[in-house]
Amino acid sequence: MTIKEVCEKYDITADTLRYYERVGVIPAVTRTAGGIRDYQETDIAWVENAICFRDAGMPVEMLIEYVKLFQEGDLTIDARANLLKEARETIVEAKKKYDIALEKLDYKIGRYEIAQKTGVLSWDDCGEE
Amino acid sequence: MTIKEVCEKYDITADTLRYYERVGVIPAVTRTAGGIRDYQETDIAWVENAICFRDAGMPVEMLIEYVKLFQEGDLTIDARANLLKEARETIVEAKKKYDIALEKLDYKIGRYEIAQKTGVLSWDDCGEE
DNA sequence: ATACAACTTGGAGTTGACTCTAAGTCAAGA
DNA sequence: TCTTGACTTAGAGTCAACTCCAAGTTGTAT
Repeated sequence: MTIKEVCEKYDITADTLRYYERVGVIPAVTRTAGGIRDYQETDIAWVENAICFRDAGMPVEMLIEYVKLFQEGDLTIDARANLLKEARETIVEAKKKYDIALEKLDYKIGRYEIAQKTGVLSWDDCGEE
Repeated sequence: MTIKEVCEKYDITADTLRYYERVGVIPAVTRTAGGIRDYQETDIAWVENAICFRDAGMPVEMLIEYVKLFQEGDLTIDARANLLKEARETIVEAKKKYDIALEKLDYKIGRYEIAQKTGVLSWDDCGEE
């Protein structure tokens, strides 16, 4: 699979894919004899993981660390497991913050909808509006 | 309330609070005769909202837009309501991505736990490990 | 009254994560 | 073979969101 096909499949730029490889967010991608990237299933699985974890707010630095440990082999199993658990906690915490914001938003949106229906345009909302 | 007290209350730096005010993420804060910030309940409510929505990944630009509309008065009620609904959708979408990442993580963590218990250190995981 | 810490401002610098540029190489069609 | 477009690299540039700095002011404790 060419870099272009991978871009299109995951809606990501070629520059980003090259960047991920360069800094180590994914391991070195398979190349043709001429040196052109030819993504195999494994390469694509790494790309998919990288995108998934970046979308969940994991820093590039953490993905690089995971790949580094992975490449060091079986002795890093514990370190990798810990990294994943840490990542899990980070995401769970972030999700909680998203829920708090959603609650606030739903409250505000409710207020606005009443205002729009009744034509009453002022109210008190956390002492702010 | 001084800027220091607000920092401590919300675990945020004074620089960030000043930055938020400068760029318009929050409206101008109440000042003492000498020009020193003296946060009132309303100011604090705005700070709290700003932190909450930033924590949920809303861009500073969107918060600035909301404050701008708010200051323009009642004619912007519809625009503000739309902004909030758009924000809501963005957060709901982001949360979905977090859930996908969590699923992947839980799967991997499960694999690692089995590996650690059984001592079997290699396996196939999405063709990657 | 005099230190001295905490505040003020405008503006420059940093960080993370890309994104773009220049100069060159590879590969498929005429 | 030649052109044309997609690929390659190293390295510079951009953007959002802070974060820091210098120079000056305020306010409290001796």
